[in-house]
Amino acid sequence: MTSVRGESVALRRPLDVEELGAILPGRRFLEPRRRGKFLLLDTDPAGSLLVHLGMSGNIQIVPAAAPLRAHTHLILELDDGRDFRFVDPRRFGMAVWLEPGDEADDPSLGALGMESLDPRLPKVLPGLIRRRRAPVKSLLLDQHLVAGIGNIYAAEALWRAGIHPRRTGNRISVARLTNLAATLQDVLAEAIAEGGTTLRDFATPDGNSGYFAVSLQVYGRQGEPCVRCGATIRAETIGGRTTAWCPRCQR
DNA sequence: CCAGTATCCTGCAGGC
DNA sequence: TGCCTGCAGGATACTG
Repeated sequence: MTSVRGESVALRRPLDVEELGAILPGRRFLEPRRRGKFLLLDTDPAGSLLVHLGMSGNIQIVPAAAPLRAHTHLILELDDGRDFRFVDPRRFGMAVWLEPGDEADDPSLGALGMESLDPRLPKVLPGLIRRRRAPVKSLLLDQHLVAGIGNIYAAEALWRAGIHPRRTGNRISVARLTNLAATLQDVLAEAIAEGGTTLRDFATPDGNSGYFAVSLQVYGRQGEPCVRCGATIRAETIGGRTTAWCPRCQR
């Protein structure tokens, strides 16, 4: 890429456009990697742009002449005439530079748990959850235990596994937790295949809503009938996050 | 160490 | 119609 523009702004971690402008020009982007909800954009010479999209963040690869969207914080001009643009209205995201070797002890990456799609998860999850006394819903969202699960998919997986979100980790059998892990991986795989979930108030760059609402069985369905048993879906705050569940078929 | 809460931010929905 | 309030999400600082 050739040059960097933008405005240093307070994101989850400070965006330093000046630093990126001194480092990135002349580098080539390689295959991107993912770790939990973090994106690692590796470059040559070695180093990585660590990106998190928060909840409203968005990466656009568009012709340089494309109209600028509001809250575009960072623009990287690519060699092919297109822009890489990082847009994040709510500023819960980040884009920071990592030197080679900084990855292991980076404050964001260093303590992340096992990948949510790791095939070993069903074996490992019971050991992680059963020693804890917090609600299982909160534990699923803890990125230090398992990396990559968000609020929507935690609710969906618990519904599908028939586990009450307030049930504490130490009161769930190994068998049920093994099943929860496998179920969670099914939910994630299906969501990825459908293009993910976009919140009501945000659309994908190509104009599609990307909204996965059709496939959501409990999230956002409070007051509506459970599609499995017909009981009315409830919602309450658990660990600071709105959580929907079926009071009849989740125990 | 662990559990629980507050905080950052903007856009939208709902109430009046 | 238009203002105002509350809520949503993820990571992390902070409190007990």
